Amino acid sequence: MSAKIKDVAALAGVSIATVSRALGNGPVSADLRERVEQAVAQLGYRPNLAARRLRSQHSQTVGLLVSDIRNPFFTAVSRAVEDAAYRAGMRVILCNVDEDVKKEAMYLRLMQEERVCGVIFSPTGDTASRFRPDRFEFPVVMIDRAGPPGLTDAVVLDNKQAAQQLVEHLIGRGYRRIGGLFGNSSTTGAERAAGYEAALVAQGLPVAARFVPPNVDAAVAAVKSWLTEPDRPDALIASNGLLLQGTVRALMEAGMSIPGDVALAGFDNDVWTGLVGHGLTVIEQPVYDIGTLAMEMLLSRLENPSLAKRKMVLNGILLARGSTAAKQA
Amino acid sequence: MSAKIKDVAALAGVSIATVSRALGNGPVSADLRERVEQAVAQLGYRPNLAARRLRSQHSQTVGLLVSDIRNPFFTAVSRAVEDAAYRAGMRVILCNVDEDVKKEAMYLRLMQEERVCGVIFSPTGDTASRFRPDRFEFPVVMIDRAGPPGLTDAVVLDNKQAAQQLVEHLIGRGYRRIGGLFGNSSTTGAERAAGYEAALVAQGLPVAARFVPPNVDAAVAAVKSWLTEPDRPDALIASNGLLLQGTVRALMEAGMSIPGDVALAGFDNDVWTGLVGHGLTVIEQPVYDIGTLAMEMLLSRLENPSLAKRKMVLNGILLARGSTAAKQA
DNA sequence: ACGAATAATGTAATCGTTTTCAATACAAAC
DNA sequence: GTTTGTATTGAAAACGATTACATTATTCGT
Repeated sequence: MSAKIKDVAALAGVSIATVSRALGNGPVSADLRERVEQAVAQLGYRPNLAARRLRSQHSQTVGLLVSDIRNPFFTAVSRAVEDAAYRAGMRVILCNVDEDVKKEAMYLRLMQEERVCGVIFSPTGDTASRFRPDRFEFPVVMIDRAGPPGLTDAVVLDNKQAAQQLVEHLIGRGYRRIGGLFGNSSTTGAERAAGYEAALVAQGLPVAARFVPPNVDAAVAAVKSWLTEPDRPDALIASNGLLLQGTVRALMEAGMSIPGDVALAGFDNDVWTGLVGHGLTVIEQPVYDIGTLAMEMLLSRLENPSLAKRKMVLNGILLARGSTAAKQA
Repeated sequence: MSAKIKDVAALAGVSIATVSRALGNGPVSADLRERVEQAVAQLGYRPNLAARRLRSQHSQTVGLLVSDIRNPFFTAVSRAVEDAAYRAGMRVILCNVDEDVKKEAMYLRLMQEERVCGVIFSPTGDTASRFRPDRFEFPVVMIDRAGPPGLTDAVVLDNKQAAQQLVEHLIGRGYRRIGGLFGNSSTTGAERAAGYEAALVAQGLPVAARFVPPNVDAAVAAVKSWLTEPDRPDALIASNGLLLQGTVRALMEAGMSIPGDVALAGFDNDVWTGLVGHGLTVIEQPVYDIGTLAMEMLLSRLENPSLAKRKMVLNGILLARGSTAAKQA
């Protein structure tokens, strides 16, 4: 068994209270502190976090629930959250919800049992709007996806504006039959679809939005069948990095050239998007900022629980690359 | 404050021991169990894990320390570990070491403080061989990278064989000046370099291995400068997915065609590797199996601590794609 | 030189569970 | 009818730390 504080106290010849103070930041004479540290080193003592948390009623831990750990967007955000948490002396429990409502509920319950001091959370499906913050002891900051304003704090992209920008870019490059592929299980997908539609309607162009589960395989299947239909699009946009991957794969397997046969644009500046063909045009999200800001928002909420709920909206930037080169008549 | 077991007991009109038993699997009459469940539901009671762990001396938790969360190899492994842990009624604490020895030490210390029952771990640098399992209370299973046999349990790829296979494939396709780019901070990089070298030496071909930090930017810089040197390679291999990304980027930015100017092959069948050019030739690792087996190995070790240490070696499979098409004379 | 203030230390209560142990009730066996 | 055994249940002792409070030693002002 590992050494306990009692053993350290005995070896150092002091009381356990003194050991506790020496390890924390209580007032201890240099002399005793020295002896305690010696004893700690000699025994390889490590405090038991369960005991510490139970007594101090403070977990120093935040939960981070991401929708899909395979999506580079979320790994980038999680690094930022982790860095920020670490700076603030907190730990992060990273949970992969896997776009599964049951896992989501399970992990939220776990967060309660862990008595985390807060949760950063990208809600699945309509949990975004149905979420009941009052049923949890801890404050929640939503990222990427958010419910109605005032529900919880949130850090999100201006999805509508970004999608609109993307479509306008395609229109400007001469494309007219622009299809949109969106995730069917997040507010993000819906908002991006709205921006897509608005841009097309403004120009009197036809709208063709399709909604699929947000993973690579679903996108491949959807795009493949789409391409066999009459009047196929001359351009496509995909509403996140995974759908974009699937779209590229489907186009390649169908022997289509980009942008010759179909132009392509999407979301998330994942590294590979610069490597495909002449590069894919994407909206780059400020991923690291999103994570950092979410953590800051959570910390300020912990300091001041009575503040009004805040929703921070960030803007993506358009990276125009070869996949949306001007259409050849 | 959230409800405690005492509150549940009071509401149900039973002792706290009975509540504890009703929630666990102790012997409780159907009558009382019903009343307890009602009270739990009514109060929204959730047990305090810190208290439970302190008393039961069992954390039901395993730690997973990955070298770099941005590497899809590790996210795939972590999903497998999580699934397996969940099936076994355990939680996973996922820690991103970020190829940083200090973070690695910090997280190992944290694992001790959390009193995890075991750790799955891809060690950084020469921690693989320097690691002292006896300094930790918990068993360790190393993945991807491993120290000398007998040190700890491990699940790894047959790296030497895989790299050898890759080089032989290139030789078979007509390439002769084959450069190798390897991670400089893992046993994996060294083993793959050894296989690379063995294959070349066997054919009397020149060896040109370079070692860089295992991230995209380092690979970009290394390859760019490499290409400006005289007698540049006609083929390259990259020892993991991130280095492969960087290599592709450097080649593209230098205006080189693949495989026309330089053929390319690497490790890890990340989704994007199928999308670049005519596809990149890679060694596919059984990522999900690696995670699952690591967890199984850990569980069996927990059941039977005295077993001899086991090292499980898996084989990758070569996916030949366009990036290594036969060399044009 | 004395009393008050201040600083360092120790004693013991406490956090919310699980679990040991004793107590009770009731049926079966003699 | 007493004894023995078998379930349930409750009372109370842990688990390993932090921290409120009491105590002692030290310093300082007068």
